[in-house]
Amino acid sequence: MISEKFLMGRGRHELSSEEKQVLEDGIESVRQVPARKQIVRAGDLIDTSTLLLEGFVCRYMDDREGQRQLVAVHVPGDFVDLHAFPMKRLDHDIATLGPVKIACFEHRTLQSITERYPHLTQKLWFSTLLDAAMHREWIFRLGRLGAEGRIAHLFCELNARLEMVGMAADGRYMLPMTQPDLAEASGLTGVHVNRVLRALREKNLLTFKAGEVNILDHKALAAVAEFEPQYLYGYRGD
Amino acid sequence: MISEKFLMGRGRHELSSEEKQVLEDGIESVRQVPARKQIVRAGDLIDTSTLLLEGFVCRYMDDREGQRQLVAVHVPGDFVDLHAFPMKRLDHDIATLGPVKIACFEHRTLQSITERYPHLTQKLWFSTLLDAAMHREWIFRLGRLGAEGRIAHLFCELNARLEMVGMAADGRYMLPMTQPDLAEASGLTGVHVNRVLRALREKNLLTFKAGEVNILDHKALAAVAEFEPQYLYGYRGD
DNA sequence: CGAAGTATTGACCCATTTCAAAGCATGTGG
DNA sequence: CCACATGCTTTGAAATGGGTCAATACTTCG
Repeated sequence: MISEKFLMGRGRHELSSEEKQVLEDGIESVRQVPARKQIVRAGDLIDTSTLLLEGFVCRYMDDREGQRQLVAVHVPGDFVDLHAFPMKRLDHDIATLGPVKIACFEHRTLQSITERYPHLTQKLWFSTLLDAAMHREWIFRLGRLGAEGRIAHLFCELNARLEMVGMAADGRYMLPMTQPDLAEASGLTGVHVNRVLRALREKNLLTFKAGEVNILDHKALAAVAEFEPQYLYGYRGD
Repeated sequence: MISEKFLMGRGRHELSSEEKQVLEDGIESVRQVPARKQIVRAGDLIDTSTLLLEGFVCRYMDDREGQRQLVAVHVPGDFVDLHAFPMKRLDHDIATLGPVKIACFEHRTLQSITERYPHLTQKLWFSTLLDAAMHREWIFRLGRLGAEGRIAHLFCELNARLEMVGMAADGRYMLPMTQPDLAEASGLTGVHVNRVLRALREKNLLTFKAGEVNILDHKALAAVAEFEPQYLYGYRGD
């Protein structure tokens, strides 16, 4: 089954096997996309939403000088732009980080699902609300934390989410992001991210090398990050 | 009709008169709440969602030292915590800014609405997605703009949203927020907000005095803010 | 091997914070 | 109606976190 991870990182609401089947049948196509490719452009009319099967994608907005601000990072199981279904066009771009495999759903398929399965609809709605909750946490992260906290928080969040889909264990996971990427996700410069990573390394909290994250002291890292995972609804880690 | 502003700031989807009636009938009670009162506490189980009829409320999260970060400001017509319906508990607090009038909807009422009116459900879903779009814009605001841009952006956004519900005209509107409140919404200190407001005043872009905002040069202000209102879906101002 | 992206480091600069103090409203209880 | 408390606004001076600029290494890959 293609959809083993469907919404798996999406907390409280497990899908019933009927619901999984409905979604599985709704897949219009499965595609591979190489790394660093734009998938959706802000403002375009869209009639398809994509579920991420393998790999990582990000959503971002550009400032006037073309500098990116990431607004979300997605992991396998996430319905990346389900919100395009009610919204029809997006206010941001979407691009792959590493190479990915995605499943495409046409909006008319989703339309008929929402008309026939209100219970599943509510789970889909919930999934988009979880994205909003993560957005809020990012607002907090950028508004109230210093550079170390911001980076630490990002790594804590990804650790939690990847654990939920079985892609992280013991604080170790692969993440195809560069230091400038981390900067774009954290409202910092690449140079400063480098210094922050060194500081975290020297405190024996975490290493990040060649796309591999290794959290050495989760408790201390979470303290620096003021990380409290309730906002992920359903994550059961410490 | 109590609900004249229902989702009015919520863009593209005008409600049909039948839908307005369904919502109107769903109101369980209407309450007045004084200024600076907490309405919802993070983590509590909720069985009611509130629609804002008059006044302003904010949503926020506390950091470890109890400092607030606002994650949203709501204006009349907004369904403040509709997301509590699918989510059941919230990851943030909600409080009034000035005195407000709110309408309460029990979740079992909303449940039956979603089962009977898929089309209306989609509009409600859309409304929560608009909040997410505003969250994303705030992430951008905090991550990529300096202090002047952040404050300018906030005033531009509120101007646009209040215009949509007929509460702003010619760049003038009332806003029951203090300078420390603006700081909490912008990831700044109160002291610095004061200096930024002076700078904006001295550039003849905007005045803010005694809760009254007066945008003097909207175009220049929007430039400072890098404000592009597409993310509000349906705002037709410049 | 060379090219291009990525990581690292140093020195200097500036935006914003922090700390401190004073001035203004506003409201409350005596 | 005054006295005092409380919270908001304003300003100054000093400290600092993070940015900018610039140069050098390290990878990876064609």
